[in-house]
Amino acid sequence: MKTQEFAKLLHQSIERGEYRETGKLPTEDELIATYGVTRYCVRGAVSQLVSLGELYPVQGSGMYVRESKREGCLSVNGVPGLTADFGEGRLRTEAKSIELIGATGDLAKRMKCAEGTEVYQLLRLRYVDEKPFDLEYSWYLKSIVRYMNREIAEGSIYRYLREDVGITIAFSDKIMRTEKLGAFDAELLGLPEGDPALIVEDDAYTSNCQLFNASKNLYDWTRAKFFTLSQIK
Amino acid sequence: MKTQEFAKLLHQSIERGEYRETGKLPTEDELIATYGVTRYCVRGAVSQLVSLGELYPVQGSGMYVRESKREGCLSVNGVPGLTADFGEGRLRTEAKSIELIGATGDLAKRMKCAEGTEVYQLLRLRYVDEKPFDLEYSWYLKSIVRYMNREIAEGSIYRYLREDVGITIAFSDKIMRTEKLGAFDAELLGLPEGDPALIVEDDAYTSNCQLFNASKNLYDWTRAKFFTLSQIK
DNA sequence: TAGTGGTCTAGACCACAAA
DNA sequence: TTGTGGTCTAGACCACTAT
Repeated sequence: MKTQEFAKLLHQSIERGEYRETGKLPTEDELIATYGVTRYCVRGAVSQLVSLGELYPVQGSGMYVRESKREGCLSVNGVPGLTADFGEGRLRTEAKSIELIGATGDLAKRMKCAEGTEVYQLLRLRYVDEKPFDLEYSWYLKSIVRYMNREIAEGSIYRYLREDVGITIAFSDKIMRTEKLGAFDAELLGLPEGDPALIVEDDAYTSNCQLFNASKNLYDWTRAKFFTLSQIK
Repeated sequence: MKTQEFAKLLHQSIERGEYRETGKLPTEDELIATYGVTRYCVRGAVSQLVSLGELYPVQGSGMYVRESKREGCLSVNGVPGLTADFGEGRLRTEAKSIELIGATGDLAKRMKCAEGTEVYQLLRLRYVDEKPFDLEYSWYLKSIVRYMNREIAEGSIYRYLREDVGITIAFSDKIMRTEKLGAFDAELLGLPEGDPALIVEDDAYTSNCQLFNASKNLYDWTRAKFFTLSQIK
């Protein structure tokens, strides 16, 4: 875990403003000497911070600290869930409904399971600063999630899964698009019917690549924006 | 360049369906032996395909080929520009205006240049299958781009930059959000005023990290959707 | 020409999955 | 227990930047 630790260390140093004067990190060789790590470790850590948009390396010149435009944006990549973006202080979740259903048709197909497989179906309304921010339709495979109730659904489901069930999400596919809000969804979000909704459809996989969670999120278009960095090789 | 070459080779093998029977790649050691490459090379290539969503490695088990839901989606990461997503066959670009202006106020700030710096300002309407798909407001630093005319603007600007000017884009920041279409933009896109627009604001950087291109794209919300994969470490 | 990041080698050992 | 991917070492050499 040296690489992860070192990535964290670098990240914290950057956040503390340690390199603000020069705008660049020490050289690879200096980092190797200072922290007693190997080149492999430095490169792994740096490439993580690069993909988070915190650093950009210029061959022959140095590794520069970036000030990106992430403030106020949700991150498309990285750790999923609003909790990661806002923390629990500004966030409140209302579970509108929790049902255990049998997957059929499109849902079974999307979740890659047999018809009739037990699935928890949730409808949650998430508030940021006490204003509706995101309406989430979501489905969880019971065989993986085991159990679901209001208390869990109104907390951070991913934290529950990680800490109590022992599942970690490894990656997720996302599709982003726009729809017009229907009457029901608009009412819940406190927006006029026909207003835009920023839609994110998310399929989440465990580390052995089993899909365990699908969701459709409708974000308040006046407040939600997403940041992502694309690197070209 | 061994890693890049090997990534390309693997990508093509996957696309040809070479591993369809088992659904998984040969083991690392087999790849090393078969292609005479090193573990370093294999791992580099694999991690590229993983971040494109083509593969997922499971420790202790193997590297599995994924069938993802990218079809019909634009890619958020990877090579920018509609040309990469649709090819030139289905795509047509109409340059509505090309002006050389002096950057002021917000534009100068966004492009991190002095007030009055020369900037090409473009308005382009891009058609896919002869229907308006994307209205693009974009700005290019003249000091980097050198020259711009209708012919270039109606082709692939990035290809012009790469092949004729010798600039390659290294990465770009993107912000995705939604707005309601104003009358002018709606008219050009052939949509009703007040309809949603899927907005992507893009800041593109050269490999020495100079911002050279900013743009605001308004996509036809009925047709555009974006795919991205998020990996959690 | 010196400094710096990028690529690569040839291994060793660890952690997890499947049998 | 064996096979597999993950992490790591300790270097060498290359490509690009800045002077």
